[in-house]
Amino acid sequence: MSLAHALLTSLLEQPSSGYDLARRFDKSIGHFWQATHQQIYRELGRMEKAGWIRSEPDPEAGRTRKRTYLVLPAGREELMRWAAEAAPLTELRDEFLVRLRADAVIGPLDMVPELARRRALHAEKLRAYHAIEARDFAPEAEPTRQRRIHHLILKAGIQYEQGWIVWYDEALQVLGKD
Amino acid sequence: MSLAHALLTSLLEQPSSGYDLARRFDKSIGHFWQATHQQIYRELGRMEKAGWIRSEPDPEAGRTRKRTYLVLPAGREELMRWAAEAAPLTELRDEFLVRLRADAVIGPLDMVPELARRRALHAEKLRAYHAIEARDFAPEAEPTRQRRIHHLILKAGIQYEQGWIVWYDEALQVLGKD
DNA sequence: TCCAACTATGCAACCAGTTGCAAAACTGTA
DNA sequence: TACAGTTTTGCAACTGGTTGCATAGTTGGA
Repeated sequence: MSLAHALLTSLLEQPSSGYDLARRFDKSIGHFWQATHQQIYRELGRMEKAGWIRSEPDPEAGRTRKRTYLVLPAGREELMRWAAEAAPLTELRDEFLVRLRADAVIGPLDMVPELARRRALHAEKLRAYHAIEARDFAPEAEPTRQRRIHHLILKAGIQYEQGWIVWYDEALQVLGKD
Repeated sequence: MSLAHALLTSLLEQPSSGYDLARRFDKSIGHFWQATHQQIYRELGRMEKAGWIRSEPDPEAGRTRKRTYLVLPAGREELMRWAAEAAPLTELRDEFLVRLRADAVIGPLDMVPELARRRALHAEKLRAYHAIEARDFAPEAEPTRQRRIHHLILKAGIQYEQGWIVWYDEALQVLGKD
């Protein structure tokens, strides 16, 4: 049940409404744990029922239905318990590699344009990560522990995208010969 | 619906029973597209109903229920159609990074032993991939197109594991200071 | 001969993630 | 004022992956 814990983390960083949470999520934790707004609303409902969070009408909401969610002590404890658990390794799970293996047995199907497209998408993501890095993690005298960890997490994304770019370059070489 | 196509690929490489398929899967396509035996049996049933594969009692089965599955022309065509489609990028989705971010907001929880454990598991996987590489892709004069692609796919796994090892080394440095 | 382990298949229930749709209020503009 | 677009929330149905369990035959050893 990772999504609940991802939401607890995000709400501890900053209490907010489901909608704001969903948008903030896309730009932070969403880089390595994606969720749709549907999932988020459903999960917030469950978490409130479980007593991990509570909600109140947003003070600036006027007559809208907007509600702000806050983490309760029980939620905080649950998050600590969970964070200290051992987690299974995240295995590589890539549908495109299945397609490539299909091509190996029934091909050639000319995967080159698709390889190039995918390489470009990875390069685009990498560029976006580098932009975040330049903006949020400029070299400075004394970064906090939290900032050091956030930077580290971002670097996982950078490493991941760079790895794919290297690999796609090799793939283009191998499959470009057909 | 990737699993069906992964199974079609595997059955084209070699017709076999659900059980054998499941075991072979673990050692080939399973490296980048995991599936339990339950999923595989269910999917084989669907594919047979869809006319993509057919089955016959295994000739060497004796009185067991063992059945061999074979890809039909419709299955082959479906696989070609699917393999040529554009696939969405596989995004990084790593529960441990969520835990790390949780640690950043409520910690420190001493993630060092878990970091070390995970690094070791990645190193173990990398070692296994290198063993496969040495066994199946020894440098030779004229590798077939299929072998070149299989090697390329394996290299994606190698790249992936190496990337994580580099990252965990850095993570141990950053979190080791606490 | 009996039992444990392995081969081989499958049902049922559940959980998480996805998709399509829509309600209800607000905001800006033609 | 009417309409399009955005904010905010949510229902319902579906798909795919997970877990626990069951069945039935085979094999090898105590």
